[in-house]
Amino acid sequence: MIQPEILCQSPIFRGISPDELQELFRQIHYQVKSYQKNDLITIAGEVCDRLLIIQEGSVKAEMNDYSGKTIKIEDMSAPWPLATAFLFGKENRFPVTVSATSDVVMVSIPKPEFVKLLQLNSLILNNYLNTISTRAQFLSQKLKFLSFKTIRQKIAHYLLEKAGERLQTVEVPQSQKQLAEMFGVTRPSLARTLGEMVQEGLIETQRRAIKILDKAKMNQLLKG
Amino acid sequence: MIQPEILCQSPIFRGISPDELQELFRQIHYQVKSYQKNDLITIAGEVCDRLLIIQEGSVKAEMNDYSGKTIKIEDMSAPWPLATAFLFGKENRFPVTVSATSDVVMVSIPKPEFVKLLQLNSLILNNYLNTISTRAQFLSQKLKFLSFKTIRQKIAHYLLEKAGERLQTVEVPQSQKQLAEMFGVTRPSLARTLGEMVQEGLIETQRRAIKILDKAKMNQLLKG
DNA sequence: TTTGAAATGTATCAAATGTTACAAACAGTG
DNA sequence: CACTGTTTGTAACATTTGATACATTTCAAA
Repeated sequence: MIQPEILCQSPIFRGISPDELQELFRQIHYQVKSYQKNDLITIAGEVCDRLLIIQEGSVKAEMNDYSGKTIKIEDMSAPWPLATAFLFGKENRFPVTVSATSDVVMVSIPKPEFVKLLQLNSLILNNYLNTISTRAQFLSQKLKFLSFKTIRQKIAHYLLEKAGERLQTVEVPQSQKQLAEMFGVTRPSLARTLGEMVQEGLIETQRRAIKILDKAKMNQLLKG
Repeated sequence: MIQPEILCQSPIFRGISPDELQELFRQIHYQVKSYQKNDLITIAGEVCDRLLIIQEGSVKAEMNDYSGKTIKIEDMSAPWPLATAFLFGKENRFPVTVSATSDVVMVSIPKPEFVKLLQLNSLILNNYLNTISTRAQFLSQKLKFLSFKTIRQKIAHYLLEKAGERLQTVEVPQSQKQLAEMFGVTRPSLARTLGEMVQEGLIETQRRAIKILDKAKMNQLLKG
């Protein structure tokens, strides 16, 4: 049995009232499945032809590398939808193996039924489009970030992005260690490069605050 | 005036007959705008509240860096849709400035009208969902690829991906130069690393064919 | 076959970054 | 205050890659 009060908090059904959701679900076919802890929910490579939403409990996603070993990717819990980017698109297979990390109840909506749902209710349609679009935007941003090769460029991009048009002083909310991880570099390398940039008069650092002294030169770095 | 024969070749209207498309467009509001060469079509930062489809001619997308200089991003021509990932999602602004590189006719469909279209016709809905999902998958793949740091890892990942479970010999359809570009490294560096891997007995190369000799060690490389 | 352009293999050197290690500065706690 | 763990600055050295140059091979057109 579905629980509309929970499902309507899912990003896909956000804004729908529980009653309305109940009514919508009456118009489509779907399944509610229970899993016990450690049960497999999807297997990597399996065709993804239905939308899965966690109604209760939590799951983990793991990926198999080429030798068959598993690497943990992500944890998710109710009321989150699974693999929204793989229901449509060219590659219709789950990229990950999902298994229950607690007792779990999943709502499973076959793709054609979900399409029906999208056409019945424009809010759901908008929500779903927003979900995958936001994901695409997020990935695009991340990709742009990785496209900067040198550490200097990454720092410059990060600071200019944060600073925007106006401010010159940027509050860095992360430790150097976290920042380095985000940049995909080691902590000492980041510190060294920051140090060099200070010496060259590009920036000033004070603990968590970084002041941009020469915006023009910083921009220059990103051209390369 | 829209030209259904052209528009139905757009990824969004693929599979729709020209007549059907004509009929669908009768049910919504839209605009057809003409631009002359070098006219601005969208400006980076502008709110993206309508779907734009090139009906005639070609455009270029440019991005402003922080200092205001422009960098060319992409060329597109009829019948391609613009910025499909930015019509929905959190960030509803064009990331790029688009200008005409020839005389151009654009079809402009306001977002609410496009949503109507999606609800009227499930093929269009599927097409659009496929478009953005495929894009998300593409970005995701690319990101995964970039997550491998060393050239050895990139080669290993590429080869194991291509080889799958079965084959040991991989046909490389690209030249070293193209491959290097795809990996984001220089051509001599790629050749050097390939050479090293041959010497270590990991692979054998014969022109465009690469034979994987030691899958276990290749996998090892990806663990890091 | 000859020829020339493109693709490939290889070498050398410089630059960027990783690795490791350690010291100094800071923040919280008893 | 003294103590302790975390964050930050810095150094020495190793590794990886980029840049550049040039020789060799391949392949297709004349």
